[in-house]
Amino acid sequence: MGQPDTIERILDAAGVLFAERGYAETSLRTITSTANVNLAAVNYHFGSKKALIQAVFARFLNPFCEQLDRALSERIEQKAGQTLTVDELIETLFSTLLASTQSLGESPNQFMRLLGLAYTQSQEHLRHFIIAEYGDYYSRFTGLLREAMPEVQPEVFYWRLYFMLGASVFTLSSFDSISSILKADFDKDSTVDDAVGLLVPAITGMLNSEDAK
Amino acid sequence: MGQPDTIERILDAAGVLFAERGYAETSLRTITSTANVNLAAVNYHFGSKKALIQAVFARFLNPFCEQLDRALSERIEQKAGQTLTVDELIETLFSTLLASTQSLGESPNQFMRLLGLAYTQSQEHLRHFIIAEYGDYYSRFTGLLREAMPEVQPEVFYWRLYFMLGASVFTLSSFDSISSILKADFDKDSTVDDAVGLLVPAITGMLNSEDAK
DNA sequence: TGTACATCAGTGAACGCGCGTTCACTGATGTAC
DNA sequence: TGTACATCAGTGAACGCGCGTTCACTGATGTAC
Repeated sequence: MGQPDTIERILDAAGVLFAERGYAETSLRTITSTANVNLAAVNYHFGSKKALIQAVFARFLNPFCEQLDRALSERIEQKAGQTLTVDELIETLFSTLLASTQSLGESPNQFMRLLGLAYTQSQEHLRHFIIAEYGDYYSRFTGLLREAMPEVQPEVFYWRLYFMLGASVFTLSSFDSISSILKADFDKDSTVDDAVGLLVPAITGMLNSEDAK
Repeated sequence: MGQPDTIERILDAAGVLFAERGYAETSLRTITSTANVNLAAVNYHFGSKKALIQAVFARFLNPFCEQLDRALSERIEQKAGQTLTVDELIETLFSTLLASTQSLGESPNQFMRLLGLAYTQSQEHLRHFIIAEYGDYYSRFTGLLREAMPEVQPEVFYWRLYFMLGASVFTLSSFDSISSILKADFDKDSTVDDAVGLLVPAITGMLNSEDAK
């Protein structure tokens, strides 16, 4: 191929196609023909399909985690000593998500779909890769969130973390379907920013809700 | 095969295996050898793999939807005229989920995994099947929930429905992983009932949370 | 400046494999007359 | 009661197909002497 950047073109095509159909359901033939690249190029540059999946992930997660880390540090510096509130943490998390995907020229729902698929499809290698590479960033955020809500019981806190993760990943990864239903029922056009704008207060409300019984 | 109920044995094996690995990742050969049944039996009894997937779903969703319908009617009768509250509706939904899966001898997380996979894997036929067969039950529940929170803006209501769906499906379908993390970190054993017990107030809190800005 | 060699991106064709589905067939049971 | 036929659950083997991966190869560029 005469065009530049075979590797980038493969990653672009793979990101879109994996998010659309899932990892197992997307063949290397589909990826390479979309990218206008030879079939053997994936194995040449990445080594295997699994390694390609991880590379697609790294391209999203690296900038996101770094930006989140910086944003958290800045916020902490601003408050000089005081711990961050739940609202501030959730706000920071989602505005970083929007900003980092925007700066990549991608949509947050593509990123969220990939993340959701990593959990639901049987991609053990991918979950291990994510935990190994990005576990520290995850721990930092959840540690700060824990400090912001120390009155909550440990197990309650843990489960609510997953309720939050589920609500975010599921809704943003299904953004296209949900927004087209909204369009049909109310003739309302909605952007990912709108959805995130509704998600942030809902999650904060969920995290802070009274533990019944 | 001499053993009775080839059809039931296929459905049992398929339910477990689909929930474990996903639809595309589970081959008919794996299903039929687990069920101790001839490979051709699936196509003989169900017609195709797609039809088998739908049959697995119907076996869960039919009793669940019927029980939910009855439970809602009973509650309404008890209150004679008064509309049901958000708490009551969410309570009814999840206690029906626990009861209906228990009476099938299955766990709610298997059911939730199947449901989650229906959304995340590219199973258009399955989503169409679910909407066509169970759309009325879904509409009844969401209609009652809407009546219980009329002060909330229509789009806000719609998005929060999906936040609820996401939190439930994601957490319950990942129940095994989450509870094993809890076991490792806090040496706490937890049951699905515990998780649902924490989910109900969290969702109620989320639905009722103030809409910031 | 010229030549020999190494490196490396990229290629075309083929590899074996597991997949869902099909098909001709068997054997037991039920039904009609 | 006996015979002919229909029905139906189940089977074993094969079908074509698309998959990820491999391999020998090309051709351009860089490097050493």
